[in-house]
Amino acid sequence: MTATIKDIAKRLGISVTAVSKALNDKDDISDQLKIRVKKVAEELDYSANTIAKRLVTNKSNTLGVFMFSRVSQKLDSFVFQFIAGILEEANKNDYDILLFSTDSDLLNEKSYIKLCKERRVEGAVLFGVRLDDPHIDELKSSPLPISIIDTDIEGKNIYYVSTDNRTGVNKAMDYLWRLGHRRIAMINGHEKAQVSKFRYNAFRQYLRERDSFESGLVFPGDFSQESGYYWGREILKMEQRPTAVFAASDLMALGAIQAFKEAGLHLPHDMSIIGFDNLSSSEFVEPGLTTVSQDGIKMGKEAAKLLLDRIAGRGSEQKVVLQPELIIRDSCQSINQERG
Amino acid sequence: MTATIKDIAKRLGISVTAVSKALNDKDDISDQLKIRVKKVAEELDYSANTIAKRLVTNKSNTLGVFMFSRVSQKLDSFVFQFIAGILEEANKNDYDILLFSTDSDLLNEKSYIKLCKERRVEGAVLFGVRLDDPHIDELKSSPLPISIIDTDIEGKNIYYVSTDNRTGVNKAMDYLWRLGHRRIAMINGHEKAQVSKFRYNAFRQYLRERDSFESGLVFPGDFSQESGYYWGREILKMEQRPTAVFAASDLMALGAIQAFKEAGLHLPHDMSIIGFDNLSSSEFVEPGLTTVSQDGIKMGKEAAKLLLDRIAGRGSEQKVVLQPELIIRDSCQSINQERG
DNA sequence: TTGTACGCGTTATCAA
DNA sequence: TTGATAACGCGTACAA
Repeated sequence: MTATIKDIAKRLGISVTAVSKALNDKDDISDQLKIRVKKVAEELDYSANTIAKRLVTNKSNTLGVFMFSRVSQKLDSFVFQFIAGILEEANKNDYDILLFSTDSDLLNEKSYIKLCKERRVEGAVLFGVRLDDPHIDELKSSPLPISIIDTDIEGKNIYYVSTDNRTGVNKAMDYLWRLGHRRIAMINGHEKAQVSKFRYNAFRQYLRERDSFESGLVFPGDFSQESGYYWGREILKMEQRPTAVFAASDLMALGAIQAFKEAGLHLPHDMSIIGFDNLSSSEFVEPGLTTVSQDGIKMGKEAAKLLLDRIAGRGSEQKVVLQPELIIRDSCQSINQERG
Repeated sequence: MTATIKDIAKRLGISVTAVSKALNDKDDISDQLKIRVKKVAEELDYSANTIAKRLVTNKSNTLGVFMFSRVSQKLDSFVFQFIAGILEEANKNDYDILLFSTDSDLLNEKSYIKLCKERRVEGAVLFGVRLDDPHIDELKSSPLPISIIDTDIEGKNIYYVSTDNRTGVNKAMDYLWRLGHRRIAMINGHEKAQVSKFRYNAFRQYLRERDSFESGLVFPGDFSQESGYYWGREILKMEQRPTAVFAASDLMALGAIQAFKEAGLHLPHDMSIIGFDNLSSSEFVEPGLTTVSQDGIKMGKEAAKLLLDRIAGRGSEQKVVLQPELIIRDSCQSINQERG
């Protein structure tokens, strides 16, 4: 259909080798020939066949990215920031991004690795990996470099990018603690997410060190708005309510706020609440949600960078942990303060 | 590195042809051989080389998707719903998705078309195309089937998916009109977006038919929260304020709400406001934002479907226009109503 | 500086 | 039912 280097060669009466070299600006070919070749290429509307190129060079220049549908349900979720970051970094380095979702039937039969291998992808980025994922063992021994966001798995070729969850939790807790809160509840993410464990451990340790940990104040959410709403209502039923709630995701914080408002609570006077993620919705909810902010785009970039460095043989870290920031808005109040 | 059909052939002492046929379950090969071949393939950890396959079959099984960085700035924007929809539809049909961003330097030299051609992509989905995009003429005459979301460009191989903007605007306006609003302002998106024109035209026509159009009440925003905020403040300065504001995006509505609240207005009593998109933030802002909802995932799916049908030679529509829905929350009030 | 010859891994054609 | 051979479009030793 479209012109090949053969066509160009024929047209000029030269060899395909010369054409190939000219097109790739090799230095063992005359500038004159280069010009002539490029001119004809233009005339013929020649377009290099990446597929052939990749076959012969045995290099796909491609990174795979897996997007889990269950995590994309709530669409203003973080995943898209990851993708934007990965994409930017990859394209900048002349790499293609092959995007896969895992709700298609594909992944039921084929593992990520298999999908990647068949396409000769040079590296892959995963996120939303659950601790009970059946492919984890396969990942650990992957010959392919893989960046996993937010799940720290040991493996020779496994790279890890995350936010420092402990620091994030500590910042949130310090803030609440200084405001005078002692009975602080936690609505955690689901237990199949490693970050849930990290955040819970940090939460518990923080309060234990201050003799204030109560296991009865920890509730098993699942990151979703609905679970935040549910546990918000449950908290309202308690005889001895906590004075503050730390939610392991903004979505849950938002759900809890909804429950509290419905019940007629005045926020933040009647309840302080703090989230995790800094979704854009946190800015609009009333009161503005104080939250631990993660830089999703940066995380995506780092995940790609780790892979790209490794592929290029540049030495690089195996783990990158970014520092979170506490975004203070209006959802928390000093415990003895009058209603504003 | 990894095993090829040659290795399998050698191991079994048969031809590569037989191996290829066996692996692809062709019916001119014995079941016995198939079993033996597959067993060895497993042993050798064989993985088909998609690249070679694509070269010889001259079929890439790939769709390109272009994500414009300028639109991804606000990350809970719509684009991601598009992507999720496209991805699901494509993967379901055994197609790969190649994702490109346009903030890399890539697109400065190379057009979408060129990028697509080189990779032998079979079709592409674009969104965020501006009316002044320098590549539009190239698009019109594209030999490659292209689905464009929200920008209707004529071309033999151009497909179009959008939401019925006129109906959306009419639904919003009907709602405001029935609430008694007559002086209705519009904060529009930027003029390089075709939907801005469509929404403006519908808005103007609606009011003209009722002898209520005032060009002085139309403000040129750019879809962003900031521009909504800016025009919200400007509206406050007016001697004769409108009683309602129709914003061409939720982000702008959210920005305007922010401005109104800062000025001490009580919403919706002092000002009714209605948006467009139904971002998740609209649910959390107070008062809940009444808005025209678009189904981004469906739009993405349709865009992919159009391409896939065309590629497969199945006859299909060239344009798909989805119906929007009015999501009524609490940001609008009857004009003479007491404060609730 | 240019060209010849081969190979990348696979499918397809045709003959055995 | 199986196999030999060519071909897809390109890059690269190596020779000229």
